[in-house]
Amino acid sequence: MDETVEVLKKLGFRDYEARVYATLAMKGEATASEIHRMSGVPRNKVYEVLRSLEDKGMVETVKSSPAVFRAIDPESVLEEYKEQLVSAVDTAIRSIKESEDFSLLHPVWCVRGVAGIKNRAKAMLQKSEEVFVITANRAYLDMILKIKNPEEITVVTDDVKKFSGLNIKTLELKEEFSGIFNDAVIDGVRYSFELLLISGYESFGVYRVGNELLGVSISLPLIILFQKMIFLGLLAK
Amino acid sequence: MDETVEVLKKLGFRDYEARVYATLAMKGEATASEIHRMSGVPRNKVYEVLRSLEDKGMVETVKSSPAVFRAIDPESVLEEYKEQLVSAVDTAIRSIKESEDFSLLHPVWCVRGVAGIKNRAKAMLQKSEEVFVITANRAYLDMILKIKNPEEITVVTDDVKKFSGLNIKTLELKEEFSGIFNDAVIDGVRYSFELLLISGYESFGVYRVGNELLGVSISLPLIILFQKMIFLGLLAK
DNA sequence: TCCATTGTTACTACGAGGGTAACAACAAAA
DNA sequence: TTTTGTTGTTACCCTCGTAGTAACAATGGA
Repeated sequence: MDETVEVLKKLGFRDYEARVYATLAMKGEATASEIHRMSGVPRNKVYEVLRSLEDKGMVETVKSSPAVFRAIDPESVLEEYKEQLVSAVDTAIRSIKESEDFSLLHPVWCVRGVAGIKNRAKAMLQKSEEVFVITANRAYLDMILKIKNPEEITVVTDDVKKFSGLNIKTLELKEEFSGIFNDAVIDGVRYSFELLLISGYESFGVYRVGNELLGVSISLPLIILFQKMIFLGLLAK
Repeated sequence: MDETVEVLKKLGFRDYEARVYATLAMKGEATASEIHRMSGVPRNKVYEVLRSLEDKGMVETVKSSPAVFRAIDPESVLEEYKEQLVSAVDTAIRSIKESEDFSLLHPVWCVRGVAGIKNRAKAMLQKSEEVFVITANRAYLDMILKIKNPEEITVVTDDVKKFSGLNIKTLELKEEFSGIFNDAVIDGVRYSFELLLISGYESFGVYRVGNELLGVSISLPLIILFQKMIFLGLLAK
């Protein structure tokens, strides 16, 4: 019940609407008072909410005394609702694409917060072929593997044992460079290196600054140089 | 542009959010002032909205002077958003089904408004086999044909010529009964018959009362009787 | 130096949604 | 018949999020 309400709210239902509709959909049919008791929505508000749900085509009524209400086939109504949302998204994507007007594209970008970093990384991984992953943290690799095939990945890390059994190319850093994974504290703020993705001309690094995650994307020929550096300098046999 | 904004709002974006995001997605990247000029959102609000979009993982920044903003791959972000909505709907349907507890089912139900009538009719048509359609209006039949096959439909009407060329069984009402399609005015309110669906034990009628559409669903053995009546009395050879 | 732009903060106005109280209409029970 | 409880409706308050406006320090180029 509570879960249903939460999900409905995610779909744009108001609190009262979600509670009334969930109750009605589960019980099949009910009077206003029953809905009030089961959902906790104030009794007088129930009528108001039911009218609104009726306008949206989700509830039908029998005008008796007391009036009885019923959710119109929840499955088909919600499916229809889903279709509308899907087509809305598709319309949005299409109309954005139509009027796209990319001018100069800045080669350096910062992304704040987890959500943005995930999106950014996903977008980069999807359009890239081969990718280098530099990290000391296995968790990041597991996320990457949801998007890319193992054979497209090369992992560079401090200890290859962490990534064994994955059928992935792994390279180990020389000892003198493995310190890049250690925390640094500057002016009381803790900085740590989390992850670096490199593909083609693009790199995307994730760092922890204090309590926040920061993503930095750099698209420059420089990247190729960095790749070479990795091979020439940082790696142990 | 305007269309994009409208669609985004349907997906839960606020007005300012939609306008800023649409602008940014179309232009690729822009400064706050450019966004302000193109979207009409107050310049100082642009910063606020951009931060909110950043938190949602849809915008990235380069901290220069002036700062430049960019929409993170709109297609993949919106696709992801769509997936979330779809899975939310599926969860809702599942958890409603799990806790369904249908008790006595009332045999008479009223549905107000176009949306509800559509949903109701759709639900009925989907679970029915053969169906009788009584109407004088071709438009309703076209909608029904989106859901049901022609061979499952029998149309009863005042003038079979309206429904020619559709490969559907048609029956014509005797002249003395064809008046049921005419408007009636009672106490200044206009009543008219629009559509009647009959299948098995269930009937669903649509009427116009004043300016509103009213749907009435009746699930009673009586319905079979009505069907017989149609055959015995109302029809012309 | 001056002036335009940038980024920030504070504040007002408004409406939607949540929440409470009260009341007439009605129906069943005493 | 009166009483009592329920039903459906109306009116109101409060809060919060969003739209919209004003003002100001910081920045940076001319």
